[in-house]
Amino acid sequence: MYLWHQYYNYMFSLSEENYLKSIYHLEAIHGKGISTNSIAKKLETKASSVTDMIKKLAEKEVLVYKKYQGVSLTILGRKEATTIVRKHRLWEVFLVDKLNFSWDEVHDVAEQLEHIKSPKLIDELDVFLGFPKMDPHGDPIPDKEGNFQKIEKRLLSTLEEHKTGICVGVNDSSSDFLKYLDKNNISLGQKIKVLSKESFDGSLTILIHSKEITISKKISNNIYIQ
Amino acid sequence: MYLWHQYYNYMFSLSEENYLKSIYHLEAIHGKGISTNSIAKKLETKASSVTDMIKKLAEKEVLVYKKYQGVSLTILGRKEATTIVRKHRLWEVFLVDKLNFSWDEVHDVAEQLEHIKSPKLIDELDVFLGFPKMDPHGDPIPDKEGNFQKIEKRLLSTLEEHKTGICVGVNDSSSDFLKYLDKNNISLGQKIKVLSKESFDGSLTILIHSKEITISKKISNNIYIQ
DNA sequence: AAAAATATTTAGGCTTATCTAAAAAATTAT
DNA sequence: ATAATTTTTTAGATAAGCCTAAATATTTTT
Repeated sequence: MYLWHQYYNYMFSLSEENYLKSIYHLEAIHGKGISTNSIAKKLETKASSVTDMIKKLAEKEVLVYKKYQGVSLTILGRKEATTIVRKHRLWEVFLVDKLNFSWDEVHDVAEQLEHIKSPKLIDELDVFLGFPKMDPHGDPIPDKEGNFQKIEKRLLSTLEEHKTGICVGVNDSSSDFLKYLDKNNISLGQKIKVLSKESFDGSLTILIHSKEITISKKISNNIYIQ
Repeated sequence: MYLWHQYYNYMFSLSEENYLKSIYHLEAIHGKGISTNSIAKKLETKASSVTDMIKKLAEKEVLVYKKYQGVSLTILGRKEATTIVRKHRLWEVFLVDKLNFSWDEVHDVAEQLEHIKSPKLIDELDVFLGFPKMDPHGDPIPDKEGNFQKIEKRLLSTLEEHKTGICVGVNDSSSDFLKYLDKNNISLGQKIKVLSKESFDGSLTILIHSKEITISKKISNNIYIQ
């Protein structure tokens, strides 16, 4: 039986929620007017499937859609997406703080947990965890009202030679990337100094934990510093 | 060993898991050979849908099915079902012990949480909760290997006049029933004495918390005592 | 501005899990 | 043992969410 009979305000399927979340994340980067193709790429699906789904979501008034012109979330859609993000990040904190998960293990499980429908569950979890402001990857956790602090941060790849920054987040939460960081002792709160920058390929030689290592542009493009 | 075998429990859909769980619970009451109709009733679906699904589950070798003869879980099917029950009950303990849920609020949320797929999650949750043996309704929680202690218990409705028992479980975890129990101060561990039994309708007058109350047969049929 | 390339939508199908209605088998009653 | 009833299965339909292939619209290149 359908759950939204009980929780009228939670009337989205798992698939619809994933679309909303993806569009939300894309809007955070590219602003309004998200293309069909970019959504398809993000969700690893086909553009035709995206067209089908955005028509449905437009009817539910969580986004605005005009043929060939991309989509934008409405206030309602953004609220819904923010709730999903809130759930995802709170569950990640739970897994790391309470269940001994490492930061590279939480993403896939949180992808499932974020779809659990119970307003009480998520708000009590927030209380239980002590109202955390950040998830294990340094991303902000929206509060009950959907507000969160946007922290100052820039990509490590934009830091000038001889300057120092503190790692405050990552741009990729995949297990592979995070394991790479672990292997190289790069973690949140860590001081990183750029010793030199290779102009040909953008690779950086950095000082971390009093050790020199060289990282590719792809890596430095996925590390946020402050 | 093949990879899929290690994660064999990953290959069931939410719907398949619900069928397995229902058949498991029905077998606990009625033994092997569960009828199509009883499964349909339990899952609030149609017999024809059940026939379709049990054919599919038989192909996956989690149950044995012969036309017109009902179904029985295989070892594999029982193991899978036990895992789902383990997850359901551990999540219920989590909700009550850590998130301030009352015992009448946990069932629906646990119905969702039990389908989250992550072996590490459930075993770490077990550790975090201190390896609980019982859920908030007095039902035993299977351990990692699927073993659990079957506790001695009988229905309150079978207790003779003037005898006393201790409430150790309930046979219905619906919010309505549990709220009724709360209202009448009936909870796990509570001493209950049967003062008199009405032979016409089976209703009982019981002494609980030094107070006399009368409960219907339907109620006493859903309370387990020891 | 026309041609080429790219992006998006439409049309038609597939799969899963459900349903209703009808047929078939099993059980119960007479 | 036959008729009536109940249970179960089959047949065919539906909806969600995805797919491929083809058509159409938009953008870029020349």
